Amino acid sequence: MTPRKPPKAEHTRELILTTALHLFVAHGYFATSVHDIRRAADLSIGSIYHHFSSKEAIARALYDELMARMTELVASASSEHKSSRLRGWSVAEQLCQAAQQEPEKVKFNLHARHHEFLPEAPPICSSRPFELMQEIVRDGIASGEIRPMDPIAASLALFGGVIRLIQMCLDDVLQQPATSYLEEVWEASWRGISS
Amino acid sequence: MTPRKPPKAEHTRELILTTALHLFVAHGYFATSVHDIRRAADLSIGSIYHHFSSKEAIARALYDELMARMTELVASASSEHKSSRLRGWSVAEQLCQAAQQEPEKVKFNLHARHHEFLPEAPPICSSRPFELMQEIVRDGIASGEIRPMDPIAASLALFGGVIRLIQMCLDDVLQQPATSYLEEVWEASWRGISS
DNA sequence: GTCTATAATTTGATAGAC
DNA sequence: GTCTATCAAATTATAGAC
Repeated sequence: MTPRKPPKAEHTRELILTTALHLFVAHGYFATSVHDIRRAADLSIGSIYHHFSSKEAIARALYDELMARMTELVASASSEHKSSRLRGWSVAEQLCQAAQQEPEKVKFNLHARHHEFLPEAPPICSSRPFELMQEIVRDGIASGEIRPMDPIAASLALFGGVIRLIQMCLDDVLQQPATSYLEEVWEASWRGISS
Repeated sequence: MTPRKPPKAEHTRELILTTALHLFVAHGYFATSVHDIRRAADLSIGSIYHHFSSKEAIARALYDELMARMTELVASASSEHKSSRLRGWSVAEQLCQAAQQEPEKVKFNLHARHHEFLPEAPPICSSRPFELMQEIVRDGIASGEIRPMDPIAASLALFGGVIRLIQMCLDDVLQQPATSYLEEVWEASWRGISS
């Protein structure tokens, strides 16, 4: 029976998160003060602290939301197919598209050194999305689709290039959009570990 | 005719750099205050500001020194051989060893978001070491050792897994030391792009 | 829920004795 | 070259009116 929050409040909350994400990604968490967020969002300090108990709480809300989003993206891409090859490709494709369409959100997930400002955050490599990638590779080895080898080594060889591609895309050091390199990187990576 | 600096002063300078590196890597640049460095190095504020004009200058000295070191490492490894395969392997091996033997120095190079505190620093992907890796791949394509493909895609596929391996090693999320995965990752990556 | 005013710390950096 | 004492500015966060 909890009534919906009034739209205004929800809007303010979203505005704070969007603005903070923008500034955190552009200048980093520590170089962004609460007053910077206040100014950019055209709000008051009081309003911000009404919605979030601290600057760290803003970062934590972003972290939780964006990590959940990325986890779901990877999980749903992976579950669309049965073979490891197609599952892996689907994950690579979705991540690459996300990096192009919502670069700031992916940047916050992939680039930020979360543990520097969120002590409880695990290193990104041990987060769910990366566990899922390892699972795909493990299944592929078990089914014989991927040659017998250390699953960690196989996972690095298969997804390492794609992740580097996304990182470079997010750093704006590529001439072409990331998707235009993706197929070639993926094919080479897959060739390297397939039976 | 410039006389050598007295050893005491040189020692203090090194002490500041070593301590700062340790703290920067452990807690990040912004979470480390000059007073933290002072305390950990058992020096005075005055002594630190005698050797460096600002906190940023300490970070810049570290950046310049460590990036030069990494550049030399990659360049010398690359120049030891003629074939792209051996040059690439040598680079991968040296980087991996460095990550295990001097993790803090490599962490500062690879993990830190330099442009957040050193405005003039270029993104890591466009630094010399990464340019050299691309050069190795380009030469390999030209000589026919590597199949004809986009050199950027080839470079990502070849070194992406190794770099991810080093990143994971630095995050302490591997059971085994990095070198024990290296050969398998490298062989798979090379197989993917070799003619 | 949103605002302004302000408190309490911490920060990077300087001055000047020794 | 190293030290202590200190400053000015910025930061996170709170109080209390509306």
